[in-house]
Amino acid sequence: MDKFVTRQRKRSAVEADEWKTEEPFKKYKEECEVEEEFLQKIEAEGLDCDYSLLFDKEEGDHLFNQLEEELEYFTGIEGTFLSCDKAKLQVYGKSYSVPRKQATYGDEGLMYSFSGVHLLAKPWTPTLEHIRDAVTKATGHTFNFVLINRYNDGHDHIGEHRDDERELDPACPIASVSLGAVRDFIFRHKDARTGSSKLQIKPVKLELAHGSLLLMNYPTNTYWYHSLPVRKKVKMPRINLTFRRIVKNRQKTGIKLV
DNA sequence: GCTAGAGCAGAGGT
DNA sequence: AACCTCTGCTCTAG
Repeated sequence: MDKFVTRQRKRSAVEADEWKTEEPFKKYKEECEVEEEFLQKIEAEGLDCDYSLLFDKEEGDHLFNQLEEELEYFTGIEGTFLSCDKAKLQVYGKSYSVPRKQATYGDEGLMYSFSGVHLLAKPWTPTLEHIRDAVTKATGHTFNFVLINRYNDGHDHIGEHRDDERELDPACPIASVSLGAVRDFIFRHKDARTGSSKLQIKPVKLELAHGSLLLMNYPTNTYWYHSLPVRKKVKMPRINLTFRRIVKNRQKTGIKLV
C-alpha cells in the first residue's frame, strides 16, 4: 500500500510522463542524497568497510565531466584494437564483449592482471591525481594505482569476483570512488556461494551514490566477493575508480600488454 | 482490491 | 568472468 500507490496518487499526469524518461533517476538521486549519512561503518563476519560522501554534487559533476574528457579506455586485448568500443574476453571458450569499459592509470611500470590479460598503467592525469589526493587526505592511505570501470547504463555490470590479492598490499584498503548514476553493489561471503552453507551468511547490499567513497578494509577482500548487478531502470553512466597499492615484486610476469 | 501478463532479478549450468 | 535458461517476484493495466 505501499509506497508506490501513495506516490502514484501524489503525482500529476505530467509528472507521470516524465517518470518514464529521465525523471526517475534525478528524483531517486535526490532522495538518496538527502538520506545519505556522512560516515557509515559496514560490518559483517570478516567484512569491514567504511562508506562516506567524499565529493558534493557540484564537485562530483565537475570531476565526472573532466574524466569523460580525459580518460582513455581499453578497447581490445593482445594489442588488437577492435572496431567495437568494448574489449573482448574469452569465457568458457566463447568470446564476449566486456559489459563495461576499463582503464588503468598509476605509477610508471605498474600492471594489473585479470583473466589472463595484463593491463599496463597509463600515467596519472591531473583529475585522477586530484581524486587520488582527496582519497589519501580522507583515509591516510597512499595509492600507486587506479582501476577505472565505466558503466554506460544499467545494462553494463560486473560479475561476482574478488580483487587479486597476490599483487595487492594487504595493509592498504581498496578505495572505491563512484561518480554518476547510483548503482546497487552487493557483497557475498565466499562460503555463501555454494550448497549447504548458502543460507547462513546473507549478502550485504549497498547503494553507491554520486561522489561516494567506499573503503574496503582488510580482510574484506579475502572472504567476500563483490559485484555490480544489472539494473535495467538505470539510464545514466557511472564511473568507478578503485585505488589500490600494488606491491611491485608480487606482480605476475606480463606476457601480453595492452 | 484482485488477477493475469510482462518484465526484471537471482541462481545454476556451461 | 561472460551468456543463457529457468524460476519466482514485482509491477501495473484492466
